[in-house]
Amino acid sequence: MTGKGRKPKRAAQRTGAEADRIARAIREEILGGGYGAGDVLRQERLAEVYDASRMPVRDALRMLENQGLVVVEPNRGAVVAGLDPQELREIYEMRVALETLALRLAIPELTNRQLDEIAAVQDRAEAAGLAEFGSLNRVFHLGLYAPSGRPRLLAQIALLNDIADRYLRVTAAQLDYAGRSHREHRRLLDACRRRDTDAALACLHDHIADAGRSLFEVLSRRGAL
Amino acid sequence: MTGKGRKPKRAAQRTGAEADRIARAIREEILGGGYGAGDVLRQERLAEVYDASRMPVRDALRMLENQGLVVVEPNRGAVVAGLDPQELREIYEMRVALETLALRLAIPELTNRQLDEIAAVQDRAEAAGLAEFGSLNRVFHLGLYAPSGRPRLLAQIALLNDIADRYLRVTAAQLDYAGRSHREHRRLLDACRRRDTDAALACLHDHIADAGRSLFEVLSRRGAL
DNA sequence: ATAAATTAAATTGGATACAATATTTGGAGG
DNA sequence: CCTCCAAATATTGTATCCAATTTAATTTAT
Repeated sequence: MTGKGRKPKRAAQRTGAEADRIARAIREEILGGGYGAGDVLRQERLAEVYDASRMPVRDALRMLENQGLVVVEPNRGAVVAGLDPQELREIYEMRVALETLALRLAIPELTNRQLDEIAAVQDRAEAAGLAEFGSLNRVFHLGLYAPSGRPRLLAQIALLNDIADRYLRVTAAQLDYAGRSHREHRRLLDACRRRDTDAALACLHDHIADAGRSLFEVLSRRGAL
Repeated sequence: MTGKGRKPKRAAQRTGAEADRIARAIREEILGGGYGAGDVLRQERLAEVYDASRMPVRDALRMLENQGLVVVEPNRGAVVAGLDPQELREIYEMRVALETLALRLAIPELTNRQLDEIAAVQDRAEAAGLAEFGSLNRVFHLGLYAPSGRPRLLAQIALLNDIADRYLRVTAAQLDYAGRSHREHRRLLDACRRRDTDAALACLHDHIADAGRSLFEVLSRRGAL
């Protein structure tokens, strides 16, 4: 008898969240730079690192694939998705199209109370450091669009924002960008308060498109990856 | 003794394609009406029906979830997504935004040769029956946008088209719609040939938005589900 | 000596059995 | 009739094994 020595793994296993937990952890590693673009993610290793079996690991990888963070090739495994300037441009083009749509639908539903809450978020964003810039920026934008009552549209926008945030982090271009972004957010809020849809849409369009262009240039100069 | 009688399953098992095969099969069932909205899809049963184990079934369900055909709730399993008029409206709003973007980017790159090929697809669409309407319609639209060179945008548009097609099938409203759709496709092609971007975008906008409105009305009258 | 072919190792894909947990269901009792 | 508890049902996770494919290493042939 070989015995095999099966270890009992973890004691408590809160079911229904394993894949989610693993996906979240890997996701943080990728966004934080722990896993770099092109790194291969091996199922066995991930299972060991995150103290789980291969099944939830595979679920997690499939989730991350759908978020565009990893690419799973049949019989070849999962690799961290590369950062391609072309894709970045595409992301920002789609953001312009979808976020202006969301804002257009949201403005008629926006209450002054909601605008005050979003303004408060913007206050915090301007006071906070760069570490929180990404997440507060996300809250600002999604808060503006939420009254549109379009869950699928909002989910897609959130996804694109997350991907864009990854590009933002690697370029570390937030420094030069934060000041202008804050000014544009203020102008956007003003237009929304006046219920000036055209001005708000134009402002949002330029806000996203300009950011995309700046990032595209930085990333193109720096070479891919 | 119980013996268990393990059956040898299938002989050939071309790995890496099981999940895809199962997802495709379930997908056809859902689109064809075999599985109705709200039906619960049990892993064990699916594994038995499609002669596979739970692992590829789970992968398949995850794929279908990302295509919006099923909803996977933690610890509750997967259910076929319902058909909600609100969601349909959202789908068409997103289609307008993304497809006009794609066409705008594609028109400068469109060659006459490509336009001829797309016109040939339209010829076949008008000659073919309603059974092929959905797929040829899809080829027409995606063919127009392909020269944009935006893979992620095209993938998203393809996804939205597939979902829209599901709504089209259940309403069976293609009959009244086919004639007008063909006329609008012709007008759209003419505008593209003239390289009249504004006219083409306006035409495409109305083409999609009107179709969405018609479908929305039919589906709203007929009640949800 | 180098290129092609073959073999070997590593890794994913899939199957099966078992354990643990969450949800649902059907009574028993108030 | 409602509430609470327990059994049944189903999902989720673990462990292990096998098959198939890819990647490398080694051998063979030119």
